[in-house]
Amino acid sequence: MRFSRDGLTLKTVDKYEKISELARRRGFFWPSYEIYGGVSGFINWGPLGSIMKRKIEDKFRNEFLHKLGLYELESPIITPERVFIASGHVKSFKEPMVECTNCKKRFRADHLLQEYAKMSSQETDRLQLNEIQACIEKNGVKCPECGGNFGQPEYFLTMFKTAIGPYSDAVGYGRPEAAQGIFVEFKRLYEQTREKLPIGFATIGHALRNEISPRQGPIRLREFTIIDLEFFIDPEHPECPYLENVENEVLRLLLTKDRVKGENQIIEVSVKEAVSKKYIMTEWQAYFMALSKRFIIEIGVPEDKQRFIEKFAWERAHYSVQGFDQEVYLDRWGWTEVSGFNYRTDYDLKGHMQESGVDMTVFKPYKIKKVVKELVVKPIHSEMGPVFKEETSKVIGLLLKADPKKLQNALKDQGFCMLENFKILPNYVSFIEKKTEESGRKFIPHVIEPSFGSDRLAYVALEYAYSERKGRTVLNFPLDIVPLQLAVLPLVNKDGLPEKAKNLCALLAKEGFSVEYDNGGSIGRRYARFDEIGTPLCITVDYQTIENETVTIRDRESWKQVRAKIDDLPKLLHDFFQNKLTFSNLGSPIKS
RNA sequence: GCGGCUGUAGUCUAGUUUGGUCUAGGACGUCAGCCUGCCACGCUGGUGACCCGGGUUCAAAUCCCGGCAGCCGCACCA
Repeated sequence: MRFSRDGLTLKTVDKYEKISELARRRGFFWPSYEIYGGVSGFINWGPLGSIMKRKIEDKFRNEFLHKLGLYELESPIITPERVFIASGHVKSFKEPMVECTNCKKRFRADHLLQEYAKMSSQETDRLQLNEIQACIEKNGVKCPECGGNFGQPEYFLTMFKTAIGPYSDAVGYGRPEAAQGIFVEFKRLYEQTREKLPIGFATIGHALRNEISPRQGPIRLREFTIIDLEFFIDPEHPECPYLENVENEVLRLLLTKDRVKGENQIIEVSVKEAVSKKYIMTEWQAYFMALSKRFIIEIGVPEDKQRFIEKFAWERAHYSVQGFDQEVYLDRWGWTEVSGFNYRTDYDLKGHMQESGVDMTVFKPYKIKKVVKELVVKPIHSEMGPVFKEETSKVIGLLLKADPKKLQNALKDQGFCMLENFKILPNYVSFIEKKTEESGRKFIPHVIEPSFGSDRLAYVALEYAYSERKGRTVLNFPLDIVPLQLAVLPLVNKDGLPEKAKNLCALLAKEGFSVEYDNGGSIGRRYARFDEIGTPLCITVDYQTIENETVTIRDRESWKQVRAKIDDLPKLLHDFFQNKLTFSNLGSPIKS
């Protein structure tokens, strides 16, 4: 707590404030373009932050791509308009807004019509701006705040628009999600990866959303790193063979059936149960949610600070038929979305198929060729000709279009059948069982999409690593996301200790560790500095090093020290960072 | 976008009410050096700021207007 400038209000210094101060000072993240006054919604990830963020992204690559044999695609940010016409974004990624001419409050026009004119969202979605205005006037919708009249409705498009090349009619947009890059290239990717299903492709890259009012630091940005994983399945075989690996993992769910009753009761169910009770529609979606829970635990968030919230239809994106947001509890903002899991069905591939005319179906051969028995109508021309004369060919056309089964039944049951005005008698037709062979089937794969906000993950990792001890800040990052692994410090700046330490530093760098040498200030000050950026181990070269080639290793978490031989360091440290050894196994304890 | 509050070195802040030794003070940090045999010790020195642009005035950190940014509320958030 501290007093604000006016001296009257007590201002709480929350974790976000402490973290942003640290992040700016030490180089994790800070607002962009500050020397020109700053622009909200844009941040930089600095020397330490960019490493940490990249390590989180690498962790995603390990957990979701390498272990499952999935692939990555890097695609452009600037996207031609037709892609977002096909994907529905040009139509849906904007909101009609109206402003009250009296009190200046702004509202979503479609929400007003749904509430006060009792229109459905399907109806309001189809309306043009002038039709919206007409509907508002016809239904006498007034400002719910002050009863005032509304001005002209206007669209706010949340995609950044640009012109591609010098011709302004070549409209392009900054992508608001990376997913479309994958859908557009699906056919080629599918072939390149040898036509397997299920298969998944991920893109880790920047996305742009022109947010109306982004005011939450790294949590809501106009330009941010998105991690989109598009996982393609055969809708007729939606089962996930790995489900048993996670079936006992407990998920904390907040379901729409409870939310609709106004209850915020989180239910804890195993993955197995969530699937069998149909809380989660598809097995793969449940599987990814379980993986993601573990992933978020491993970047430092305990499971009771996580939950999955099922989204209502009106909260979901236009392409989603079931969606869960994974939320993490943050000190300032409460439950905050870090990832989303959407069942996108064949919505996107179908859209691109229609817009581009390119076939996006996949062909799956049957194990055994399928013999399809089909009942076929064979008109008997010689019987029909004399009866229908010049209309014979028309009647034959009708017969071929009719359902053979129904026709056969009708003829059998009532002895005749009417097709338009023509009376068909049993002797006009014969029925045969035709056998055709099908070697496989064509279909559009369905998509399960886990999607993460990389910037949010990095912020979340910072917040959960943050701790204070004896008035100092310590970032207790998990070992695999630390920006700096090791520091090598001479105990004092004389008697050859700095030289010895520099050599050791070079040796460890050669071994592949990220390591820094520091001789500034007292040893205690240096330990504090490295605690503050989350460096797990400090290696100190002291007088005993000169005597017997041993060094002390000091632990960020416990502030304890052990002593180990320099020769053993590479192996010990590799094992430590791979979580094969704990700190106390690194050497013999030093009493302090 | 709207309304309220706010904007001084990397951070926290003094100064703003009442314009004038403010050449903007301090603390922490940081850098150089000394010191230092293990947890932000001490000493010397350096570094570094009035958010941006206009206006009023002999004179603006201070008063006025606009912009930008931050916080809170409303709205928005696929």
